[in-house]
Amino acid sequence: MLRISRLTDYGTLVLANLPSDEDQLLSASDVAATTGIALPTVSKLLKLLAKAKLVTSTRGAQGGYRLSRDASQISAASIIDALEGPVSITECSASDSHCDLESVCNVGNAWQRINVAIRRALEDINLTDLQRAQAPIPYFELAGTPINVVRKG
Amino acid sequence: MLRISRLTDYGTLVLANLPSDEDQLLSASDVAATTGIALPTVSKLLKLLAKAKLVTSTRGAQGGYRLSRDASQISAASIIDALEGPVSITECSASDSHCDLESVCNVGNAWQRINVAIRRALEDINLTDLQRAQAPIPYFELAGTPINVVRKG
DNA sequence: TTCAAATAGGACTAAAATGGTCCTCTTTAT
DNA sequence: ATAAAGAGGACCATTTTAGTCCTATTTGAA
Repeated sequence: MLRISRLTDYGTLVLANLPSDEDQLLSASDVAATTGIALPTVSKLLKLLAKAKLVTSTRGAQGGYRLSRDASQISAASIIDALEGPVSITECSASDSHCDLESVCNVGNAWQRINVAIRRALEDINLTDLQRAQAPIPYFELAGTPINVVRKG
Repeated sequence: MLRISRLTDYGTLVLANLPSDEDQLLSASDVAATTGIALPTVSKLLKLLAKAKLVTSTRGAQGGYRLSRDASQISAASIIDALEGPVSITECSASDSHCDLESVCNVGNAWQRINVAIRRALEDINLTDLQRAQAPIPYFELAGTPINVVRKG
C-alpha cells in the first residue's frame, strides 16, 4: 500500500514530544502519558529509536530519553529507517536480492529510480517540519515539469 | 517499509508486455510465457487490472487482453490503486478512520502532505516511463530547494 | 451444435509481516 | 538496599500477502 506502518506514525509522535535539551529527560511513562500511547509500545519504540541513535537514553532511576540531536537534524527518512528498516519500494531494489525475472524485467529499474526520488525527499523533511501543524507542502518536479501539490478538497 | 507489493511489481511487468493496439490481444498464457510469471498469478493480475479498467478483456476462444488505453495514459498511481487499493501513507489519512490520538497528534497532517506529494509524483509517471530501460530520473523540490536525484554508487 | 479456449469470480491456504505485550536482566539515584 | 528506569528479547494474535485452484460463463471454430 505504499504506506508507513502505524508504529512509525506513533514513533514520530513520540519523537515530537521529546526534549532535545541537554539536561532534560523524559521517561517512557512520561511520554506514554502525554501521547496517550500504551506504555509497552512507547517503550519498544524508544528502544528502537535509541538503537538507531535518534534518541539518547540514560539508564537507572531518574533516567529517560531525549533527542540525540536537534529536531531539525532528524530526517523523516531516518525515522522510517529506524522503525522499519531501510526504505525500498520493491524487493528487487533491496540489497542483493535476485529474482528469477531479472532477464525479462526491464521495469525494476524505473521503480528503483522512483524509490530513490522518494527517499531523497524524505531525507529533506525533518522532525521540525513534521512537528509544525502547518508543515511545508513538499512538491515534486518530474522530468522537468514542476508539480504544485495542493490540498485536496 | 514504504514499498509496493511484489504483485504490483509483477503487474507492471505484465502491463509492459501487453499490446495497446486495437486489434491485438494476448491471452494470460501468452503473457505468462513471455514474462516468466506463473500463469495463475498472471491470470489474477489481469483480472484485477481489468476490473480497474487498465486493461480490456475479450472473453471466449481467441480472447485475451490489451491495454485499455495508450501506455502513456496509464499512471504508476493507477497501477498501484488497481492492485493494492488507494495509496495512503498512514492509517489516519485513509478515508474516515479515526484513531484515539487525534487530539494529541499534530503529526498526522505532515505525513498526509508527504503522502499527497508522493501520490502526485506517482500520477505523473506513466507506463511508458516505466517501460523505458532508462526511465527519466524524477526529482523533487522541497520547500523551495531543488534536489537533484542521482544514482547511488 | 458441440467442443475447446478463454476470461470472471471467488474460495481457500500457507507464509510472512505487524502490532502489541510481557518477562528478565542491568544500571543507577536516593 | 531499594526502587525506578532502560536493554534485550521472547512470544503471540491478528492481519496482510502471495499464490493456487475450482466452477461458471462466454465465444470462436470445427
